[in-house]
Amino acid sequence: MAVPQMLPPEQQICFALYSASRAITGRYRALLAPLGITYPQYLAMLVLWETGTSTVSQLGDRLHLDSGTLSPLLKRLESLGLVVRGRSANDERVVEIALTPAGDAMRSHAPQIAEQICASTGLAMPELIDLQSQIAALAERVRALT
Amino acid sequence: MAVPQMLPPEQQICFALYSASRAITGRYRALLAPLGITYPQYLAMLVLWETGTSTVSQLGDRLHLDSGTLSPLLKRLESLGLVVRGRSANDERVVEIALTPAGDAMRSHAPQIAEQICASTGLAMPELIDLQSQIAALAERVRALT
DNA sequence: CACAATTAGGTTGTACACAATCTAAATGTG
DNA sequence: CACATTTAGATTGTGTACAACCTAATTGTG
Repeated sequence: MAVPQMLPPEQQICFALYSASRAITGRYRALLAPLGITYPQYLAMLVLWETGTSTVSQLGDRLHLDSGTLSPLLKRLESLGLVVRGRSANDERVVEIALTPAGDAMRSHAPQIAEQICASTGLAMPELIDLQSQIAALAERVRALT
Repeated sequence: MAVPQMLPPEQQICFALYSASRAITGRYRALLAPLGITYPQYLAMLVLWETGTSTVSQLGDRLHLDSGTLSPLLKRLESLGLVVRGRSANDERVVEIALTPAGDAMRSHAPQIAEQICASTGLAMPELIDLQSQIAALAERVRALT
């Protein structure tokens, strides 16, 4: 039972996603507290650790977030001294985000955080990979509808 | 690949959950707009449609939300005329939430909403049920750690 | 019964999310 | 080149989430 009629929230997949997402974010809260950043901020850092630099809209494409969310978030990362923001020389509309040395240095904490999160799911690697791809595919299908 | 080292967000299960949850909530936004309520408000209504009446903390236990989230949310449902709030006679600390006739009547929209959401996942019932239970179990294990 | 401890909700402050709107800077067309 | 259109970000307003704190009501213990 996970469908039509009227099911209690506990048996609906949307509530499972909503509630699992909040539970994991809570886990990150504890792990990221020493770094002084939040989970969405950490996601932005993950992209920057991979790309070195990124525009606001490239970040938005990766994380599926709009400027209304990213602008203030990136300002906070800037005030923490982890990134710098600057208008592109080619196109004054574009804002480039780049890592500071402090932001780059924070990268070294990532592996242990990922490891702890994986451990807290209680799943072994193969199951984790399988579940990740099923959920990512679902998200992709739902997003495709808009 | 869905784990330690430093993976891009797209390959991490936490980002899949976070992003799938937001995608589905966006879907609900469109479906619930005619009713004038949000997805978290709809979750509270689902519980009330099942139980008829509930205290704030019972609702919190079901949805894993605290009073800091529920108090303003329930006030909005009250100002929409969907529920009424009142202190319990037995224990003045307890606030009972009950459906109004309008709130009860809204129940009839639930089945089609659930059906549309299920359809938008692109999954058939068996897969949906299977995925739901895997994600719910994961959330339970993560919550058990606190 | 007195009183410390607990419990139920509410409030405050911070940080997302996202719709809607705004501004400035490109871009495209005649 | 002039000008309507598009595009990139920022801003505003509403609604979650959640930590931290507050108050009032109840409970447990001596």
